[in-house]
Amino acid sequence: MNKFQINLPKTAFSMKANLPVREPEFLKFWDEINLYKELRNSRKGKEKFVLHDGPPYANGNIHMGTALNKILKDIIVKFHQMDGKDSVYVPGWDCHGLPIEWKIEEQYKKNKKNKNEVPIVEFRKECRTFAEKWIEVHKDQFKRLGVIGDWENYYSTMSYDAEAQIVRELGKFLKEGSLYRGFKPVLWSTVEKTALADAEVEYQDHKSDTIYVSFQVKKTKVEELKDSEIVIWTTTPWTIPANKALAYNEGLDYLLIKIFDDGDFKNKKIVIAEALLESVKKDCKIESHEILKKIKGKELKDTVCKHPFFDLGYDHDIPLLEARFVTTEQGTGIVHCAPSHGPDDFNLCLNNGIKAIETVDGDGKYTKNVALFDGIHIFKANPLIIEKLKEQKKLLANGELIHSYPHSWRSKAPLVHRATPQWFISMESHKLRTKALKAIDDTIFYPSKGKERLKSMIESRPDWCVSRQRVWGVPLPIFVNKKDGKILVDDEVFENIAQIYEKEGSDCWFSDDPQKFLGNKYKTEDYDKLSDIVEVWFDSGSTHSFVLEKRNDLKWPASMYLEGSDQHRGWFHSSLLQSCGTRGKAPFESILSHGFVVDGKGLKMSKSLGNVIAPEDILKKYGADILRIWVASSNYAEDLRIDYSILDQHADSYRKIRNTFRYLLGNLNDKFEEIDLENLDLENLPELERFMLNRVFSLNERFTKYFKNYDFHNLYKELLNFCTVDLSAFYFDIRKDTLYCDTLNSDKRKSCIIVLSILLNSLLKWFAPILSFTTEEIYQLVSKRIKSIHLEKFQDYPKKFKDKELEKKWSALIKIRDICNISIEEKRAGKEIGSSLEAEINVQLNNSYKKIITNIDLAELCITSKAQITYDDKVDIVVKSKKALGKKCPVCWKISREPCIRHSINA
RNA sequence: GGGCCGGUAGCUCAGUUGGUUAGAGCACACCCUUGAUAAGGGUGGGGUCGAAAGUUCGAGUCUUUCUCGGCCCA
Repeated sequence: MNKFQINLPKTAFSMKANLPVREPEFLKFWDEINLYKELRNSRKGKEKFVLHDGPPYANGNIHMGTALNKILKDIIVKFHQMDGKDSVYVPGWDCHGLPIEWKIEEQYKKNKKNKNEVPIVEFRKECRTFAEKWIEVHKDQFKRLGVIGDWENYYSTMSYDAEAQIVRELGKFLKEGSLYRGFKPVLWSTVEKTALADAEVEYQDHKSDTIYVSFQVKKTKVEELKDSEIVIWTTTPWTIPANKALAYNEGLDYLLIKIFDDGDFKNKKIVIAEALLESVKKDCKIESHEILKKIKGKELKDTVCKHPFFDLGYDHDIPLLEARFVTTEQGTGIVHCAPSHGPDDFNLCLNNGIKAIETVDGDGKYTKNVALFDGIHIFKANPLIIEKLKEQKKLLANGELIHSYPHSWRSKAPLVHRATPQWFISMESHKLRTKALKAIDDTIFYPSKGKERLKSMIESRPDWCVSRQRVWGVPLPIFVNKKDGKILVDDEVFENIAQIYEKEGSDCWFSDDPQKFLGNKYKTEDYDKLSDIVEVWFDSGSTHSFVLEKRNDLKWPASMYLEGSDQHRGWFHSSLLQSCGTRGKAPFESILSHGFVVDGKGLKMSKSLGNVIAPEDILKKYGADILRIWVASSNYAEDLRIDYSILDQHADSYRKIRNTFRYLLGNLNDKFEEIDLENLDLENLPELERFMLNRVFSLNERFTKYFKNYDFHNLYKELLNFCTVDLSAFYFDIRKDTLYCDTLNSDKRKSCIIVLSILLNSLLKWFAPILSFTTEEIYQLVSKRIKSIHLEKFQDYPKKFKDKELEKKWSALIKIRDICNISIEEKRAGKEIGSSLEAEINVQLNNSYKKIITNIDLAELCITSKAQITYDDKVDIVVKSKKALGKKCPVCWKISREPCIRHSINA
């Protein structure tokens, strides 16, 4: 046709990503080059960024929440690595605890094996094997997400090292004296005969007996209250024998009323909260009464009552105590307190010098401490108590109530609060609370609202109960002297135990001669060895001690802890307390918390709703990079919505990004050369190229700002918008003419190629932490510089790229271009023209634009064949378009009356 | 039930100390292109800012109540 050759894009980078198939190939590649080791070597001696992994529980397949958590961690770790730091990530697992015990017990049940006949050590070995199995499963699932870490040298809370260090950590609390033994109501299952952790409790509807009980006033400062009765309401009649106090709220108003109805309370005076008068009247069928007096809550101070069973031997004083937790939601506005059977009761009584005692044994039977009812099971006691109350004329009314009540998540049996001997870490004795609050102040929270959340929890939490009557965990290293009941506190013993565990694990605590742990200094026969284990939050709260401190590749404190927002009460919380107790400081410099994964409508994912999406489904359908985009583009400060339509949308964005790369690669013919930005001569570049470099520079500034704030959804949006708005619809579209139709040695084309190279390099690095697989695919195609994109560093852009004047000028030019497009669109809609190259534009501009337009080719900018500019101060910008006249150049498709300047044979 | 957090176009998100007609990208519709082609370009429609009341000359933004959702606790 003619001698002019057109330079069409050519690349091996396919448009179709096929991520589900291709991604595993890169996993293999990273494995082959030992990417993790390379990463470490590449940043030897550099400042460390340590994101300390919160250990997931080694049980069951991962879900969306876990995937979100790991991807977010990986994105952050990769950002810091590319920022030049030695960004180390050591994954870990939480292994001890009840859920695994249950799994093993379930297997026993299936095989008709009795747990009690299996030696503890054997049972524990099975738990260990179970956890090991799931660690391996998790590992593969996490790796598949593109998460890079030290998978070979992961940590676990059941490793011998960990178990040994946990003993040492407990030893510190023992030595300090902040670990003490007390009686305390804990949630207890009389079926499983064990205390339950909060996480092991589920709330279900339960039918309870309700009673209105009167307590006769024994002593009071209010004259009218003498010989009156204070009335309480409770849903646990069986706790009445354990009653030690009554609680009122000084902010409430109370009424003294006289009852005239026939019955046990005829002509008696009772006290209830004013706000609850109507409901009490209704429940107790009070038809005839008189209000004698209104009493301020404050006036109830120093009132003392008699127990309803006073005449039957319950002759202790029942003081009225002020408590904020008393409300007018239900009942009478006075609350019955049994310190052995409720946490609020316990704390209130404790503050007033009333101790909890053991009133109910592990089976649920009253102990000898309970007169009249000794040996009776509490679940059978309600009718007896009610009968006795009637007998004593202390029962106003009784009924039934269906309400939300704690149950064991395994046996589904209702739970009770029961005072049991437990081991506690005091929040006050050694100022743990104060230290922890100070440590929170020294920590940076992302988002900042996390700070208040953690703070308010620490402010109000009770002492930390660290003992559990279970099997699968680290044994509490405690010996109690048989004679004086004193706890054995001796560093040598703790260290001895720790060293034994380091060699053989903690199983031996249950099987071997206690003398082995006591050493030569003490005699077995003088001591009782505890068989409690440490609650698992202490395990995971101690990870900083056996991971961060023990490994040379890490640092203490960690740069960041990152978990779901529920961990304010979990791992953030326990780590903070553990570390403040043993080291006086938090084990983290910053905390990032993310919301929960919910469905497209914002509802919690649940099997019954059928809205559960598993990571595996997404990986199969879309691939990990799409999931990673979902993570990066979502605002983790709130809950994160996901469904297939949302993923489809991100898959579309991915395609846009992928095609942006494809355009770059195609025009570079997969030949990438690193441009020396410092020595790049900007003066010789066309203005459009300089404008684009300016854009790159300012985008990078925003990119850095967003990254430093872990503001990924805005960062991703910027990058995506850059691809669509600045590149695809603007720069790429305009420069197609130059790239395709100019000769290979044209200066303009060469300039464009330089900018394309810079763009490719920039985009690869900007996107690498998010699109870990796709950027590697491209990197392997074009660069042989180093082994992996993830070993690269973010680009520094020279200040000279920044050009405010140019930015201002081209913003105005883009405004003109937009108006040109509207004008062209009119002609297109009128079927006068098709492509913009068929148009000729006539642009009327205010003289004020003269300065910016002089050296600008508006036809090139608007991709038309011709542009004419006139000036008129009566207008701002007015554009008229018409069909361009002349012949279409077969090469560049521009229409002109004259032969094409570039592509006529004579040119 | 209590505490905390949140509700801005179909979707993901912006929206400064209250101040013009509430923005962006995607999706959608229509058109163009067929030399980024299971791509690309252009134009356009779309929001009683969860609801109501209040403060104010003026409220997406401040206050209260309600509602829906999430987390934690009971």
